[in-house]
Amino acid sequence: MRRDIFQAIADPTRRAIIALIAVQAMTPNAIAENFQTTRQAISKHLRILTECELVITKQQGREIYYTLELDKMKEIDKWLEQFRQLWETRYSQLDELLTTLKSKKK
Amino acid sequence: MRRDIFQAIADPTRRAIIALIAVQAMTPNAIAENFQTTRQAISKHLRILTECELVITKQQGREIYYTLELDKMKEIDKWLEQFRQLWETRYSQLDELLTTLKSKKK
DNA sequence: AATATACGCAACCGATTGGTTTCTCAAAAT
DNA sequence: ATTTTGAGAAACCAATCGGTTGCGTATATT
Repeated sequence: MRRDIFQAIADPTRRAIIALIAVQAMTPNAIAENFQTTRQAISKHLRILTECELVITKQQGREIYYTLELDKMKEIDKWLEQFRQLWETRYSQLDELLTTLKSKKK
Repeated sequence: MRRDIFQAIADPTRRAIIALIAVQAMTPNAIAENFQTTRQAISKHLRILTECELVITKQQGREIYYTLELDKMKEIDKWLEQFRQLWETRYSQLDELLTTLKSKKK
């Protein structure tokens, strides 16, 4: 079980589920209504999302509400950070280059 | 071939490759030296990364240099945007709550 | 000209994935 | 008390994945 966030968000259905429950907590049946697959398939996706802690559950009677764990989403953001730094410095380098070119023109 | 970025970054080896070539363009052999697998395995990963345009190639003699396409990386950032908005508004709501509590204390 | 190197491609293999169907169980509704 | 409903668990299946080995080819080196 290699359950990590990157593997979890690799599936388009799971990304759609994430987007859905980001707005409000939902039950498996309610989620499944938005897709043309069985509830069991959705249930499996939810298990994967729960296992990597991207989603937390709250039982209420016989219904189980699934909520997005935003803090876990931040881990993706954290990973992106190193590249964001790169593309920002590259842009500033481009800026510098343009500035240099302009000043040379004068 | 469902080659999308999210599927591409799902594999830890591919994420490592991305991090490697983010610094500088590299050949398959040079990349493979950093892992304990065969060059062919790395080559396959590079093909996947190329197919979803996360990486571009530049032939130089018999060597092929692989470079990270930062613009494509931004697409992940773009997807995260919707959730970033959520977690920021939630924090500001928390801030508001704290401010309200403080003013009530007075 | 002959050999070595860098690389992509194809065939193959076991493990994993996403999906279905069937079953069970507990909570609600009748 | 019986039936309906919400949901996880298990068994199964085809497709895909990550890896290996072997091969072909173009560029360098000798």
